[in-house]
Amino acid sequence: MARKSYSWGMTPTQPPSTETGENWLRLDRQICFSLHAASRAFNGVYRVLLKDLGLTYPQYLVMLVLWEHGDLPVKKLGSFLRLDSGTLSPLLKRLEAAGLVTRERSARDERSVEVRLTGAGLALREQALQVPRRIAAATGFGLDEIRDLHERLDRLTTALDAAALEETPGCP
Amino acid sequence: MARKSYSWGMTPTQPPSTETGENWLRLDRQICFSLHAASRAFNGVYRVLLKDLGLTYPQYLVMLVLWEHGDLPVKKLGSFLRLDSGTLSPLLKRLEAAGLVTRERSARDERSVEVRLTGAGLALREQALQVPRRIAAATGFGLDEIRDLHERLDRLTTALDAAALEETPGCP
DNA sequence: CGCAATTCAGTTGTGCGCAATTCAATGGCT
DNA sequence: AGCCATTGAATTGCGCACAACTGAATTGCG
Repeated sequence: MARKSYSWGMTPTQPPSTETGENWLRLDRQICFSLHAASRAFNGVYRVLLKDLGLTYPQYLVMLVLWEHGDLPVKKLGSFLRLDSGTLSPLLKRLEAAGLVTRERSARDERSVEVRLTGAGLALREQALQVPRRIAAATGFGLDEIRDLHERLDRLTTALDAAALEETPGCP
Repeated sequence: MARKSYSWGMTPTQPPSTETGENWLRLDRQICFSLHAASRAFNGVYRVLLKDLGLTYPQYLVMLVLWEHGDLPVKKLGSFLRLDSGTLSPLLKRLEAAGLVTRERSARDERSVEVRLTGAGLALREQALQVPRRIAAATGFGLDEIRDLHERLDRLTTALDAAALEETPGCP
């Protein structure tokens, strides 16, 4: 009962559609939306786990890079994370306000700003060490399955980045 | 040359670490970061393709749901997309300003707001029909591979959502 | 050497996502 | 009928992502 609005289910004015049809819109929604939803779900779990560390998820990513590669200029940091200064500048300011990093203009190149871990920033790594295990547990995936998913996602990202470049109106 | 900052690569003060060790932080970064990056890459491609339609990616998702299910109250719309009114209210206002939808309080339940497609909103579907094909092409993935990825992501999302509930400090 | 193009951070503006709050309408319970 | 808990939308506040722009420092080229 209550049969509301069948806006396009099987409109008689259109043939069942060959290729560019209804089912495509459905399929499409599934791919992009799944990824979107999974990303947000991941974010939600991280939000809970990182609350103790006083970090947001993107801040956690920045700390991961710093822990792994040591002090870095903002530019390098951004290239690791695929983020630009518009995102990083305010984020790093907040990390600085939290006492986890310092920002200092490089002496050799005054354009560049060096991001350095403070003692507190380095110490925080100890607490972060148990996060990955809890995340892995939350996914319910095995290690090999995670690895497989990771490989697919990276391939997807590479393909999408390449396509975005080609698709851009003014592209070289 | 220029061997900078090896903050924790193999610090001699720590044993090679058994389980809760360095490699975990690396692995972890790969899972979550891959997903994060893939999501943003997808977003970038959609941004380009949807510019012609005058839609952002989340707005496109809303339109997809409306095209598929017809007019809906905000609440239902949100349950399809896993979004709350805090996100949807301003988004729908923008869609309304663009002339694609109308918002009207329900007569039967004054708390509820019904979102309806306008003629322009319905007409936009014709232009949207070619988006999925171009997206699928951009991924470089085959249909079955897409389907497989979709299944994994949905499973992941379900697991993460469940874990987030359990993990929450005050959980029933 | 000196001027122009490039590089790097930062700022501004827009939009999404989510938590927390507010407010009105509704429904259940006595 | 009257009261209270619940529901639905909206608003506020914060943080992230990205485009566009600013401004300073550096590089390169004639």
